[in-house]
Amino acid sequence: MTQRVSSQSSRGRKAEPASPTTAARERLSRWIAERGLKATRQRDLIVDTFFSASGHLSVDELLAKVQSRDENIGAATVYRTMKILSDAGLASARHFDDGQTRYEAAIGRHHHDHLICTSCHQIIEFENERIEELQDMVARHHGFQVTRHKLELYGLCKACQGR
Amino acid sequence: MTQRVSSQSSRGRKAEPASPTTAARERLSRWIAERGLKATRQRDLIVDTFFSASGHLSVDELLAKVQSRDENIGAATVYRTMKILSDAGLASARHFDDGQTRYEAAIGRHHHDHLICTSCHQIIEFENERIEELQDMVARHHGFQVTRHKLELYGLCKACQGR
DNA sequence: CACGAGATTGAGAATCAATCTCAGTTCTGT
DNA sequence: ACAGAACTGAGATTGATTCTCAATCTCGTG
Repeated sequence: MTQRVSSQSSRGRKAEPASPTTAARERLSRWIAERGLKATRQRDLIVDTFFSASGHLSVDELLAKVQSRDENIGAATVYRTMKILSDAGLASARHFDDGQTRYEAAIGRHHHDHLICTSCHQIIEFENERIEELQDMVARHHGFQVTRHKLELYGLCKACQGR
Repeated sequence: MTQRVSSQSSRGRKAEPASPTTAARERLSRWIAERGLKATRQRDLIVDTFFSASGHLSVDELLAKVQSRDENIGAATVYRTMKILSDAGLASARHFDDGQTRYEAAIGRHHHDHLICTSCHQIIEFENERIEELQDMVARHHGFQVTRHKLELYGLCKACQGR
């Protein structure tokens, strides 16, 4: 797949409130129905919690939030559910250098990269069309057919530089 | 087991053309001496094995090579030694998406990024000054002070595209 | 060259994140 | 309501890496 970002990502949408959470849930139930999976209470709770949170959540963090709503939900279920969300394209897994998988919502979002503060762990997202183009160029030059890439800049954010 | 490495080695050595291995070993012994660490037979063997190999070695792969020379060397020692090499700036750790830390020699090497074939696992290195500049620009724009970055392009190499 | 304080080592235990197993539970279409 | 398949939680398991600790080694000093 190429990355010819030529237009904005949002398609013509009707006048619906369509909160991201709602949209995601609809897409998820379709995805689930399509492959004979089943809708469950815990799945709904996890998905709901995930989409109403923001940022890049680790499974641990998400599990904590989820358990504050239903203490009986196990870690395995959160792992399983996030894997489904990821497969369905509704969340994307990120592996930063802290050894944990983090997920971020991916509904109608454009590709982007990250700036990560090694001190306060803040994560800033950015997009740079020019860099993407150069990457494609490099890949082509080596006869590579790139399917995905990862660009992470680690350092100190403005606030943490003063120390 | 005891080590009776009485004689042998480092006596009448010929005028070697400062192989990277040699250079690395010199730098390492300085680093080690500087902080009160000690030189050991296993460390030497591991370092030697690492630098005479090429590419991006996982600890497992390195351990195998090392043990084929001395079956008594344990994994922990390889992990510890590679950490030292890394701290000394003689090797750099890379975390690709296969869950293992891989090390590559870093003696007098310029920064570079990677193209990784998800099929045959070949790893190609590349440098692109323009991309680096753009990254700096992005970081500056966000007030970030970048200390290191990671750019990895995953996909199929030319050879793997056919199949 | 012998000493000895302190660094190192190997093996197995301990961590950590993530996955798997399995018996009991819950969905869903009919 | 029913059956069969999917799901769940808890605990076991895996895989990578680190830690612990007793035995061993290094290296500067006398």
